[in-house]
Amino acid sequence: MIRFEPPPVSGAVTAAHIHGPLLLADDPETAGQALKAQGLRLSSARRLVLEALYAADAPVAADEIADGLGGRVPRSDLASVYRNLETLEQVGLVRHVHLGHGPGRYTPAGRGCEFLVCERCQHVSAVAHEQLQTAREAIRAVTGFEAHFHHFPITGLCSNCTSG
Amino acid sequence: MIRFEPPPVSGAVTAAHIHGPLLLADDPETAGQALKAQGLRLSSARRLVLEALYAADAPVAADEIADGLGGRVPRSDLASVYRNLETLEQVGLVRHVHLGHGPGRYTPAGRGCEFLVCERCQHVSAVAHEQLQTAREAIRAVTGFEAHFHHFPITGLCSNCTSG
DNA sequence: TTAAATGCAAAGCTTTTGCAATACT
DNA sequence: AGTATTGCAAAAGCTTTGCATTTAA
Repeated sequence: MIRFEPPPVSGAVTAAHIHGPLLLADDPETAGQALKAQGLRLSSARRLVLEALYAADAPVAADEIADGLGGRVPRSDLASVYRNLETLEQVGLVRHVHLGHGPGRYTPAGRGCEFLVCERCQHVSAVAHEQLQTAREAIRAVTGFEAHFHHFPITGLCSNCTSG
Repeated sequence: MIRFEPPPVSGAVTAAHIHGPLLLADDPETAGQALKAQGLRLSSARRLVLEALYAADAPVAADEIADGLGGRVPRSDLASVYRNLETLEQVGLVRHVHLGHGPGRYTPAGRGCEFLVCERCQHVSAVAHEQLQTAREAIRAVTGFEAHFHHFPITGLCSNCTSG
Protein backbone atom coordinates (compact mmCIF):
# COMPACT_ATOMS: atom_id res chain seq x y z
CA MET A 1 0.00 0.00 0.00
CA ILE A 2 1.34 3.37 -1.05
CA ARG A 3 1.11 6.16 1.49
CA PHE A 4 0.83 9.82 0.71
CA GLU A 5 1.30 12.64 3.09
CA PRO A 6 -1.79 14.80 3.30
CA PRO A 7 -1.71 16.93 0.14
CA PRO A 8 0.92 19.53 0.94
CA VAL A 9 -0.02 22.59 -1.07
CA SER A 10 -2.57 25.37 -0.74
CA GLY A 11 -6.16 24.28 -0.84
CA ALA A 12 -5.21 21.10 0.93
CA VAL A 13 -7.94 18.61 1.57
CA THR A 14 -9.97 19.83 4.51
CA ALA A 15 -11.58 17.73 7.16
CA ALA A 16 -14.55 16.29 5.36
CA HIS A 17 -16.61 16.64 8.50
CA ILE A 18 -16.33 15.53 12.05
CA HIS A 19 -18.21 12.41 13.01
CA GLY A 20 -19.59 12.71 16.45
CA PRO A 21 -21.98 10.08 17.68
CA LEU A 22 -25.08 10.09 15.51
CA LEU A 23 -28.48 10.75 17.01
CA LEU A 24 -31.38 8.67 15.85
CA ALA A 25 -34.62 10.62 15.55
CA ASP A 26 -37.52 9.30 13.52
CA ASP A 27 -39.30 12.58 12.96
CA PRO A 28 -38.71 16.33 13.03
CA GLU A 29 -40.35 16.69 16.45
CA THR A 30 -38.10 14.17 18.11
CA ALA A 31 -35.12 15.72 16.39
CA GLY A 32 -36.18 19.13 17.68
CA GLN A 33 -36.34 17.82 21.23
CA ALA A 34 -32.90 16.31 20.84
CA LEU A 35 -31.66 19.72 19.73
CA LYS A 36 -33.02 21.35 22.85
CA ALA A 37 -31.56 18.59 24.96
CA GLN A 38 -28.21 19.73 23.65
CA GLY A 39 -28.87 23.23 24.94
CA LEU A 40 -29.57 24.65 21.49
CA ARG A 41 -32.60 26.72 20.58
CA LEU A 42 -35.38 25.34 18.48
CA SER A 43 -36.11 28.30 16.26
CA SER A 44 -38.68 28.30 13.51
CA ALA A 45 -35.90 28.32 10.94
CA ARG A 46 -34.49 25.16 12.48
CA ARG A 47 -37.87 23.51 12.69
CA LEU A 48 -38.26 24.21 9.03
CA VAL A 49 -34.96 22.65 8.09
CA LEU A 50 -35.85 19.57 10.09
CA GLU A 51 -39.26 19.33 8.46
CA ALA A 52 -37.72 19.57 5.02
CA LEU A 53 -35.12 16.91 5.77
CA TYR A 54 -37.72 14.47 7.01
CA ALA A 55 -40.21 15.33 4.28
CA ALA A 56 -37.69 14.46 1.58
CA ASP A 57 -37.27 10.83 0.63
CA ALA A 58 -33.66 11.29 -0.39
CA PRO A 59 -30.80 13.58 0.60
CA VAL A 60 -31.61 17.19 -0.30
CA ALA A 61 -29.47 20.20 -1.15
CA ALA A 62 -29.47 23.33 0.98
CA ASP A 63 -30.98 25.46 -1.74
CA GLU A 64 -33.84 23.01 -2.17
CA ILE A 65 -34.62 23.40 1.52
CA ALA A 66 -34.42 27.18 1.24
CA ASP A 67 -36.71 27.04 -1.78
CA GLY A 68 -39.26 25.24 0.37
CA LEU A 69 -38.80 21.87 -1.29
CA GLY A 70 -40.95 22.86 -4.22
CA GLY A 71 -43.83 24.09 -2.07
CA ARG A 72 -43.97 21.31 0.48
CA VAL A 73 -42.61 23.52 3.28
CA PRO A 74 -42.23 27.30 3.63
CA ARG A 75 -39.22 28.95 1.98
CA SER A 76 -36.40 30.30 4.07
CA ASP A 77 -33.07 32.01 3.98
CA LEU A 78 -30.26 30.07 2.33
CA ALA A 79 -27.48 31.28 4.62
CA SER A 80 -29.50 30.28 7.67
CA VAL A 81 -30.23 26.93 6.13
CA TYR A 82 -26.51 26.34 5.71
CA ARG A 83 -25.80 27.45 9.25
CA ASN A 84 -28.51 25.28 10.66
CA LEU A 85 -27.49 22.26 8.66
CA GLU A 86 -24.01 22.66 10.06
CA THR A 87 -25.32 22.94 13.59
CA LEU A 88 -27.55 19.92 13.16
CA GLU A 89 -24.66 17.98 11.74
CA GLN A 90 -22.39 18.86 14.63
CA VAL A 91 -25.03 17.69 17.06
CA GLY A 92 -25.26 14.43 15.12
CA LEU A 93 -28.83 14.82 13.90
CA VAL A 94 -27.95 15.37 10.29
CA ARG A 95 -25.46 13.87 7.93
CA HIS A 96 -24.24 15.36 4.72
CA VAL A 97 -23.14 13.46 1.67
CA HIS A 98 -21.89 14.11 -1.83
CA LEU A 99 -23.56 12.04 -4.47
CA GLY A 100 -21.72 13.50 -7.42
CA HIS A 101 -20.80 16.94 -8.59
CA GLY A 102 -23.11 19.71 -7.58
CA PRO A 103 -24.18 20.79 -4.14
CA GLY A 104 -23.77 18.68 -1.04
CA ARG A 105 -26.87 16.89 0.15
CA TYR A 106 -28.26 16.51 3.64
CA THR A 107 -30.25 13.79 5.28
CA PRO A 108 -31.30 12.84 8.83
CA ALA A 109 -28.49 10.94 10.54
CA GLY A 110 -28.77 7.67 12.33
CA ARG A 111 -30.57 5.84 9.61
CA GLY A 112 -27.58 3.65 8.92
CA CYS A 113 -27.49 3.53 5.18
CA GLU A 114 -24.82 4.15 2.60
CA PHE A 115 -25.25 5.30 -0.98
CA LEU A 116 -24.41 3.72 -4.28
CA VAL A 117 -24.28 5.91 -7.38
CA CYS A 118 -24.21 4.48 -10.87
CA GLU A 119 -21.65 6.16 -13.11
CA ARG A 120 -23.64 5.36 -16.20
CA CYS A 121 -27.28 6.08 -15.35
CA GLN A 122 -26.65 8.19 -12.25
CA HIS A 123 -29.13 6.15 -10.31
CA VAL A 124 -28.75 6.54 -6.56
CA SER A 125 -29.56 3.65 -4.27
CA ALA A 126 -29.05 3.08 -0.59
CA VAL A 127 -27.81 -0.01 1.21
CA ALA A 128 -28.25 -0.71 4.88
CA HIS A 129 -25.06 -0.20 6.80
CA GLU A 130 -24.86 -3.88 7.85
CA GLN A 131 -25.04 -5.11 4.31
CA LEU A 132 -21.60 -3.70 3.69
CA GLN A 133 -20.08 -5.46 6.67
CA THR A 134 -18.36 -8.16 4.62
CA ALA A 135 -16.92 -5.58 2.27
CA ARG A 136 -15.67 -3.57 5.23
CA GLU A 137 -13.96 -6.63 6.62
CA ALA A 138 -12.34 -7.39 3.28
CA ILE A 139 -10.95 -3.87 3.11
CA ARG A 140 -9.75 -4.03 6.68
CA ALA A 141 -8.00 -7.35 6.05
CA VAL A 142 -6.09 -6.00 3.09
CA THR A 143 -5.37 -2.42 4.11
CA GLY A 144 -5.91 -2.11 7.85
CA PHE A 145 -8.35 0.65 7.01
CA GLU A 146 -11.78 0.75 8.66
CA ALA A 147 -14.09 1.83 5.84
CA HIS A 148 -17.22 3.76 6.76
CA PHE A 149 -18.62 4.66 3.34
CA HIS A 150 -20.20 7.70 4.96
CA HIS A 151 -19.94 11.06 3.26
CA PHE A 152 -19.01 9.75 -0.19
CA PRO A 153 -21.02 7.15 -2.07
CA ILE A 154 -19.68 4.00 -3.59
CA THR A 155 -19.56 4.66 -7.31
CA GLY A 156 -19.60 2.07 -10.06
CA LEU A 157 -22.21 0.40 -12.22
CA CYS A 158 -25.66 -0.59 -11.02
CA SER A 159 -26.96 -4.03 -11.82
CA ASN A 160 -29.04 -2.63 -14.66
CA CYS A 161 -26.07 -1.06 -16.33
CA THR A 162 -23.70 -4.00 -15.96
CA SER A 163 -26.13 -6.50 -17.40
CA GLY A 164 -27.07 -4.20 -20.30
CA MET B 1 -32.03 -2.40 -0.76
CA ILE B 2 -33.85 0.93 -0.97
CA ARG B 3 -33.94 2.59 -4.37
CA PHE B 4 -34.16 6.28 -5.02
CA GLU B 5 -34.89 7.91 -8.30
CA PRO B 6 -32.12 10.24 -9.34
CA PRO B 7 -32.59 13.36 -7.19
CA PRO B 8 -35.52 15.11 -8.81
CA VAL B 9 -35.07 18.77 -8.05
CA SER B 10 -32.92 21.57 -9.44
CA GLY B 11 -29.20 21.11 -9.06
CA ALA B 12 -29.65 17.41 -9.54
CA VAL B 13 -26.58 15.26 -9.33
CA THR B 14 -24.69 15.60 -12.56
CA ALA B 15 -22.73 12.91 -14.32
CA ALA B 16 -19.63 12.70 -12.20
CA HIS B 17 -17.53 12.10 -15.26
CA ILE B 18 -17.60 9.73 -18.15
CA HIS B 19 -15.29 6.77 -17.95
CA GLY B 20 -13.90 5.90 -21.31
CA PRO B 21 -11.13 3.35 -21.53
CA LEU B 22 -8.12 4.59 -19.58
CA LEU B 23 -4.81 5.11 -21.30
CA LEU B 24 -1.68 4.04 -19.54
CA ALA B 25 1.24 6.38 -20.06
CA ASP B 26 4.23 6.33 -17.76
CA ASP B 27 5.51 9.79 -18.49
CA PRO B 28 4.41 13.13 -19.92
CA GLU B 29 6.07 12.46 -23.27
CA THR B 30 4.24 9.20 -23.84
CA ALA B 31 1.03 10.84 -22.72
CA GLY B 32 1.64 13.65 -25.18
CA GLN B 33 2.08 11.18 -28.02
CA ALA B 34 -1.14 9.46 -27.02
CA LEU B 35 -2.86 12.83 -27.22
CA LYS B 36 -1.64 13.37 -30.75
CA ALA B 37 -2.64 9.86 -31.67
CA GLN B 38 -6.16 10.95 -30.76
CA GLY B 39 -5.96 13.78 -33.26
CA LEU B 40 -5.54 16.45 -30.59
CA ARG B 41 -2.84 19.11 -30.58
CA LEU B 42 0.04 18.98 -28.20
CA SER B 43 0.31 22.62 -27.23
CA SER B 44 2.77 23.98 -24.72
CA ALA B 45 -0.07 24.55 -22.26
CA ARG B 46 -0.98 20.90 -22.51
CA ARG B 47 2.60 19.76 -22.19
CA LEU B 48 2.78 21.80 -19.05
CA VAL B 49 -0.29 20.25 -17.52
CA LEU B 50 1.06 16.79 -18.26
CA GLU B 51 4.43 17.65 -16.76
CA ALA B 52 2.79 18.91 -13.61
CA LEU B 53 0.60 15.83 -13.27
CA TYR B 54 3.56 13.49 -13.61
CA ALA B 55 5.82 15.63 -11.45
CA ALA B 56 3.39 15.46 -8.55
CA ASP B 57 3.44 12.43 -6.32
CA ALA B 58 -0.22 12.72 -5.45
CA PRO B 59 -3.34 14.06 -7.13
CA VAL B 60 -3.07 17.82 -7.64
CA ALA B 61 -5.62 20.61 -7.88
CA ALA B 62 -6.01 22.72 -11.02
CA ASP B 63 -4.87 25.88 -9.30
CA GLU B 64 -1.72 24.17 -8.08
CA ILE B 65 -0.92 23.28 -11.67
CA ALA B 66 -1.64 26.84 -12.81
CA ASP B 67 0.59 28.13 -10.00
CA GLY B 68 3.41 26.04 -11.40
CA LEU B 69 3.37 23.49 -8.61
CA GLY B 70 5.30 25.76 -6.33
CA GLY B 71 8.04 26.50 -8.85
CA ARG B 72 8.61 23.02 -10.22
CA VAL B 73 7.03 23.85 -13.58
CA PRO B 74 6.15 27.19 -15.28
CA ARG B 75 2.91 28.88 -14.27
CA SER B 76 -0.04 28.96 -16.63
CA ASP B 77 -3.59 30.10 -17.08
CA LEU B 78 -6.13 28.52 -14.75
CA ALA B 79 -8.99 28.40 -17.24
CA SER B 80 -6.78 26.66 -19.77
CA VAL B 81 -5.63 24.22 -17.13
CA TYR B 82 -9.24 23.32 -16.43
CA ARG B 83 -10.02 22.95 -20.11
CA ASN B 84 -6.99 20.81 -20.70
CA LEU B 85 -7.63 18.63 -17.71
CA GLU B 86 -11.10 18.00 -19.06
CA THR B 87 -9.74 17.15 -22.49
CA LEU B 88 -7.12 14.84 -21.04
CA GLU B 89 -9.74 13.17 -18.93
CA GLN B 90 -12.03 12.60 -21.90
CA VAL B 91 -9.21 11.00 -23.79
CA GLY B 92 -8.56 8.75 -20.81
CA LEU B 93 -5.13 10.05 -19.90
CA VAL B 94 -6.16 11.76 -16.71
CA ARG B 95 -8.49 10.91 -13.90
CA HIS B 96 -9.97 13.28 -11.44
CA VAL B 97 -10.87 12.49 -7.88
CA HIS B 98 -12.28 14.21 -4.82
CA LEU B 99 -10.40 13.50 -1.65
CA GLY B 100 -12.51 15.67 0.60
CA HIS B 101 -13.95 19.15 0.44
CA GLY B 102 -11.99 21.64 -1.57
CA PRO B 103 -11.00 21.53 -5.18
CA GLY B 104 -11.04 18.40 -7.29
CA ARG B 105 -7.69 16.74 -7.82
CA TYR B 106 -6.17 15.28 -10.95
CA THR B 107 -3.78 12.45 -11.54
CA PRO B 108 -2.54 10.44 -14.53
CA ALA B 109 -5.00 7.67 -15.33
CA GLY B 110 -4.23 4.04 -15.84
CA ARG B 111 -2.27 3.60 -12.68
CA GLY B 112 -4.95 1.43 -11.15
CA CYS B 113 -5.12 2.66 -7.62
CA GLU B 114 -7.91 3.83 -5.38
CA PHE B 115 -7.73 6.25 -2.48
CA LEU B 116 -8.44 5.88 1.20
CA VAL B 117 -8.94 9.01 3.28
CA CYS B 118 -8.92 8.96 7.05
CA GLU B 119 -11.71 10.99 8.59
CA ARG B 120 -9.71 11.63 11.71
CA CYS B 121 -6.20 12.49 10.56
CA GLN B 122 -7.03 13.21 6.90
CA HIS B 123 -4.23 10.96 5.80
CA VAL B 124 -4.57 9.91 2.17
CA SER B 125 -3.34 6.52 1.08
CA ALA B 126 -3.67 4.55 -2.12
CA VAL B 127 -4.44 0.88 -2.62
CA ALA B 128 -3.81 -1.05 -5.80
CA HIS B 129 -7.00 -1.70 -7.70
CA GLU B 130 -6.69 -5.49 -7.33
CA GLN B 131 -6.42 -5.31 -3.58
CA LEU B 132 -10.04 -4.25 -3.42
CA GLN B 133 -11.23 -7.16 -5.52
CA THR B 134 -12.62 -9.13 -2.59
CA ALA B 135 -14.46 -6.08 -1.30
CA ARG B 136 -15.90 -5.49 -4.77
CA GLU B 137 -17.14 -9.04 -4.89
CA ALA B 138 -18.73 -8.73 -1.47
CA ILE B 139 -20.59 -5.63 -2.56
CA ARG B 140 -21.67 -7.21 -5.79
CA ALA B 141 -22.96 -10.28 -3.96
CA VAL B 142 -25.12 -8.21 -1.63
CA THR B 143 -26.29 -5.40 -3.88
CA GLY B 144 -25.68 -6.39 -7.49
CA PHE B 145 -23.65 -3.23 -7.78
CA GLU B 146 -20.23 -3.28 -9.42
CA ALA B 147 -18.15 -0.96 -7.26
CA HIS B 148 -15.29 0.90 -8.89
CA PHE B 149 -14.13 3.18 -6.07
CA HIS B 150 -12.94 5.60 -8.72
CA HIS B 151 -13.69 9.27 -8.38
CA PHE B 152 -14.51 9.21 -4.67
CA PRO B 153 -12.21 7.77 -2.03
CA ILE B 154 -13.14 5.25 0.57
CA THR B 155 -13.45 7.21 3.80
CA GLY B 156 -13.13 5.83 7.30
CA LEU B 157 -10.37 5.43 9.85
CA CYS B 158 -6.80 4.54 9.00
CA SER B 159 -5.06 1.84 10.98
CA ASN B 160 -3.26 4.44 13.03
CA CYS B 161 -6.45 6.11 14.09
CA THR B 162 -8.38 2.95 14.91
CA SER B 163 -5.66 1.49 17.08
CA GLY B 164 -5.07 4.79 18.91
C1' DT C 1 -33.30 39.99 29.81
C1' DT C 2 -29.81 38.50 27.04
C1' DA C 3 -27.30 35.50 24.36
C1' DA C 4 -28.34 32.79 20.43
C1' DA C 5 -30.08 32.80 15.98
C1' DT C 6 -31.92 35.20 11.93
C1' DG C 7 -32.01 37.61 7.40
C1' DC C 8 -29.89 40.27 4.24
C1' DA C 9 -25.89 41.57 1.69
C1' DA C 10 -21.47 40.84 0.39
C1' DA C 11 -17.55 38.11 -0.29
C1' DG C 12 -14.92 33.66 -1.14
C1' DC C 13 -13.68 29.70 -3.50
C1' DT C 14 -14.06 26.50 -7.38
C1' DT C 15 -15.30 25.95 -12.05
C1' DT C 16 -17.15 27.40 -16.55
C1' DT C 17 -17.84 30.38 -20.60
C1' DG C 18 -17.19 34.11 -24.30
C1' DC C 19 -14.20 35.90 -27.38
C1' DA C 20 -10.42 38.00 -29.81
C1' DA C 21 -5.59 36.69 -30.40
C1' DT C 22 -2.31 32.93 -31.06
C1' DA C 23 0.01 28.79 -32.51
C1' DC C 24 -0.13 23.87 -33.76
C1' DT C 25 -0.41 20.82 -37.74
C1' DA D 1 -3.86 28.47 -44.23
C1' DG D 2 -7.10 27.03 -41.31
C1' DT D 3 -8.73 25.64 -37.06
C1' DA D 4 -7.84 24.07 -32.45
C1' DT D 5 -6.25 26.16 -28.49
C1' DT D 6 -4.98 30.00 -25.67
C1' DG D 7 -5.27 33.84 -22.30
C1' DC D 8 -7.84 37.17 -20.28
C1' DA D 9 -11.99 38.71 -18.25
C1' DA D 10 -16.27 37.96 -16.65
C1' DA D 11 -19.85 35.06 -14.88
C1' DA D 12 -21.81 31.08 -12.65
C1' DG D 13 -22.51 27.80 -8.82
C1' DC D 14 -21.88 26.58 -4.04
C1' DT D 15 -20.79 28.05 0.60
C1' DT D 16 -19.30 31.19 4.20
C1' DT D 17 -19.10 35.54 6.79
C1' DG D 18 -20.29 40.25 8.86
C1' DC D 19 -23.54 42.71 11.07
C1' DA D 20 -27.64 44.91 12.69
C1' DT D 21 -32.12 43.02 14.11
C1' DT D 22 -35.06 39.61 16.04
C1' DT D 23 -36.39 35.85 19.07
C1' DA D 24 -36.23 31.75 22.06
C1' DA D 25 -35.40 30.57 26.69
